[in-house]
Amino acid sequence: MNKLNEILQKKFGHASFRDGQQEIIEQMIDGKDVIAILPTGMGKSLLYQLPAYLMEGTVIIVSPLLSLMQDQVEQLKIIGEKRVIAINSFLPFQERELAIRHLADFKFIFTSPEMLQNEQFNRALKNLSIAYVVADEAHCISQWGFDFRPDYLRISNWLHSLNDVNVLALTATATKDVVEDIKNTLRMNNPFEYIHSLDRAAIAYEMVEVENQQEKMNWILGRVTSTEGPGIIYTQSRKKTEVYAAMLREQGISIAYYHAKMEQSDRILIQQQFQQGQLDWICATNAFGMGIHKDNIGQIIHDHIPSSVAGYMQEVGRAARDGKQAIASLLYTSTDVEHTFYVAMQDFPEEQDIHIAYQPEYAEVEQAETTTRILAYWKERLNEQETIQLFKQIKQKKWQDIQSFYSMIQNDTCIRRQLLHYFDQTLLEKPAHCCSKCRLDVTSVLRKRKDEKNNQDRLNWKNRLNILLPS
DNA sequence: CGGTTTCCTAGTATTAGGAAACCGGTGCTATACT
Repeated sequence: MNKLNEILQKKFGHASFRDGQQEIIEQMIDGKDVIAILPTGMGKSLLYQLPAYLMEGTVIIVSPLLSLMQDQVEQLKIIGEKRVIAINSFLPFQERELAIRHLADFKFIFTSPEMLQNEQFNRALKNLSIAYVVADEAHCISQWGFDFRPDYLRISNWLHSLNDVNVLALTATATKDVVEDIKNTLRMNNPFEYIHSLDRAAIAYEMVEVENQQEKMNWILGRVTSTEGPGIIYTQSRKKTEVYAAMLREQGISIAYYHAKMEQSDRILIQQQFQQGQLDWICATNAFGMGIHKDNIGQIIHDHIPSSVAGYMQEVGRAARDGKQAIASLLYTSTDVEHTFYVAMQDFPEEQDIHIAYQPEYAEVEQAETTTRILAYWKERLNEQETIQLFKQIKQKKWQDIQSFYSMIQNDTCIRRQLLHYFDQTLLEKPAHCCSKCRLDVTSVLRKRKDEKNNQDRLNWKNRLNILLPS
């Protein structure tokens, strides 16, 4: 038995590798940069965890969310790894100081892109032997770096200051453009690319045009009260998550709402309840979903045009991880495109904001916090005209992203085929239940889903009874 | 930009109709204050 398989079995308790895992790990051990695009639930964490045990030094994992870091720290502790820590604002100040003074004691350090800019932390990192750096959910670099969280772009200089250690980028969805952004920002040198098919054959796509907002509400009411969960309803405003949830709760549905303006502790609680099956439905903004562990999600409902095909893929990709029949439904009206664009643009720096940012008395001007931070980043790198040009381009691209989703649902081509095409992938085999462009029989999809779920429930009960009453 | 809600007015019945106001996603960290 080779070394990799031995560690896989002894340390991680798996009999064999899944698609691509061994290849990727071997490349990393050989000292190559790797970019791996594979669906959630395909064993991404193993890719950065396993090679750590065959290499000298510490692994630094850059992660977008505090909750994700917490979660992954716990996962490692479960398999008996004690040399693991998340260095972020959640860690009490004195503990952080202590940890930074003893970085070499850790095998895995999780942190945020923002924290990488912390001087004290950086000084300590420069004296640390680093095995490799991992960018988890690497599409965030492209999705957030330019106009939301500039520290994602600062990773570039940070890596340079570490003499360009090896990098592993992990994500579930990335278009060619996003891959380019990732490679550039992470200064990847001729990386090994592993790209798994993004198609989930078990998801049927249903696109429904309606007349107005009221119809969306009625549709959701009808669907959720007459079919099986668990499911996620994605909407575009925080208020609406609460309104829908209240409406469905009144009908006896087990549902909670979720959005970014909630207390962090409530968010964690709701996510856990959903994962453990105590809640059937979540009604959420796009704040919900990253890092969720649940393989039996059967329905994803959108009540709007999403702001990009990539974003939509991430959201529907949370369904059918168990391979059982699922359905993704999207409700839209002809005016949704403008609305989505407006929502995407509301904190976006306009020409006037940029102009102001370049004035000497800028310090006294009040701007949205995000705008100030973003412009501070670009001000260090570009002149006024260049920044204005850049943001025109970004705005243009955001408009195109929304448009490409809208044109996808308006033409006659298969949705599944188009979704994959957007990621430069081709559809190999079309499932029986495909999409509304392929004569989708929604009733039989829902029936199949119900049957599969009932079978599963029966099985679960049987297993439980067997444990309680061994024969 | 578009929808929904609130407000105003006319003019007397309590309400119709239209204008105006309001509202709309994503997260980190540092710091001050409870």
